[in-house]
Amino acid sequence: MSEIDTVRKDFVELWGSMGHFWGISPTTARIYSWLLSRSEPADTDEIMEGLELSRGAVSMACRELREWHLILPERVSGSRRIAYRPATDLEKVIRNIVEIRKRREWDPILESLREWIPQLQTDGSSEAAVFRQRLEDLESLIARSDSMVKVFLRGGVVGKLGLKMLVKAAHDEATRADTAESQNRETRN
Amino acid sequence: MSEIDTVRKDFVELWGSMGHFWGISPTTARIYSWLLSRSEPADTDEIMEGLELSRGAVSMACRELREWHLILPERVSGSRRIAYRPATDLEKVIRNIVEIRKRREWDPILESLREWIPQLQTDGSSEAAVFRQRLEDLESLIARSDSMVKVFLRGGVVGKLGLKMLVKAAHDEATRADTAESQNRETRN
DNA sequence: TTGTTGTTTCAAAATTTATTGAAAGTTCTA
DNA sequence: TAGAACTTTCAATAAATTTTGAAACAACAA
Repeated sequence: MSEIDTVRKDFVELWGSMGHFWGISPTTARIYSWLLSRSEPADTDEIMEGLELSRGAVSMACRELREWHLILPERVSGSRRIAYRPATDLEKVIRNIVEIRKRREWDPILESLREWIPQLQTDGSSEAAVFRQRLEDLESLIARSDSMVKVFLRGGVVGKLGLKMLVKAAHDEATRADTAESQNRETRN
Repeated sequence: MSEIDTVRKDFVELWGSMGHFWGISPTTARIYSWLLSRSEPADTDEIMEGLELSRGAVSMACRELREWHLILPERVSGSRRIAYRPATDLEKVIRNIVEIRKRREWDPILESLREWIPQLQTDGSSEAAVFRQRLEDLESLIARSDSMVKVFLRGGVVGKLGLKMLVKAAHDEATRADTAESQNRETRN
C-alpha cells in the first residue's frame, strides 16, 4: 500500500469520527474527506467502491453534502452520470456549515428564550425571578455570540487580514443589536 | 401547572435536544438546565424525582457535569448527602466546554495533519501533491482558528469590552504561531 | 465493628441514529 | 414510446449510544 493510500485511509477515518462534531453522519464526512484526498472528481460507483458503501448510502450522503455546498455535481461528458468535486475553499466550507447550523440550532433558541422571559414575569415567586434572570443572561450571551457569528459569516474570518474588520463589524453589529434591544441591561455585568 | 413549571418543562426539553450540539448526552443536558431553572441546589433524589431518572443515570450525568465544571457539589449540612448547584457564569461555562472539546477534538487533528503532510512528500505523484496541498490549507486554517480559540479561552470573549483585547491578542498569537512555523506559506492566501 | 445512609459502577436493555438494498423513479437515446 | 442507464427513496436492519437497576462500595454514627 503506497504512502498516499495509507494517509488517505487515516484521513478518511479521522474525518469520519469528526463528523459528529460538525453535525453530519460519519459516512457523509468520510465521503467528503475521501473526495478531498483525490485530485479528480468521482462518481457514485467510484465512491461506492472506494469506501465500501451501498448505492443508497452514497446517494443520501451526497444529497446532504450538496445541501451544505460541500461538493459540486458535474455531468460526466457523454454520459448521464454525475461526478462530484469537493469544495476546496475551506473557509467558505466552514462558513456554510456555521450558517446552516446557526439557522437550524441557534436561532430557535433565541426565539424560545424571548418567548419565555415575559411568561415568567407573570409569576411572582422568587424562584421565577431567579430563573428569569438566568434566562435573560443566557439570552444576552447568545445574542452577543450571534452578532459575532453574523460578522464571521459576512467576512473573511480567521485570517489576520479579516481580524480588524471583524472587530469593527462586530462592534457595529453589537451596538445595533443593543440599541434595538430593551435598554435595561446597561448597568449589568 | 403554573407558569414557571411550563417554562421549565420547555426549557429542559430544548436544552436536552441541544445536548448533542455541545457533545453531551440529553440527560446530562437536561439535568443542568433543570438545575438552572431552580433557585436552590438539588440533591440526587430531587433530581431523580424532578426528571424521572434512575439513580444511576443521575450519578453518571452529575459526574460528567462535574468534570465540565458545570455544577458544584455541596454537602448538605448535617448529612452526608450532596446537593448540586449549577454554575451560572455562562461565559465561563462556555469557555470550559470549548476548552475541553478543543483539547479532545481539535488538537489531535492538528497533530495528525502535521504527521501526514511530510509523509505525502515521499510520494511523487501529482495526486499526492494535490492532496498534500489540501492538507496544508487545512492545517493552516485550523492553526489560525486555534489561535482565535486560545485567545477566546484566555479572555472575556463575547462582550464588547473583550473585543479589542481579542483583536490584539489574536494578532499577537497568530504572529507568534507564524514565526514559530515554517515560513513557506507567506505568499499564500 | 455494625448498621444506616448515600453514592458509584457496569453489564444488560432500551432507544436513537445510521446504513442497506431492492423497488420505484427519472432522464436520456433511439 | 420503449428501453437502457443512472439516481433516489424508504422500510427493514444494523450499529452506536444512552439509560437502567441492582449490586458493590464508601462514609459516617453509635
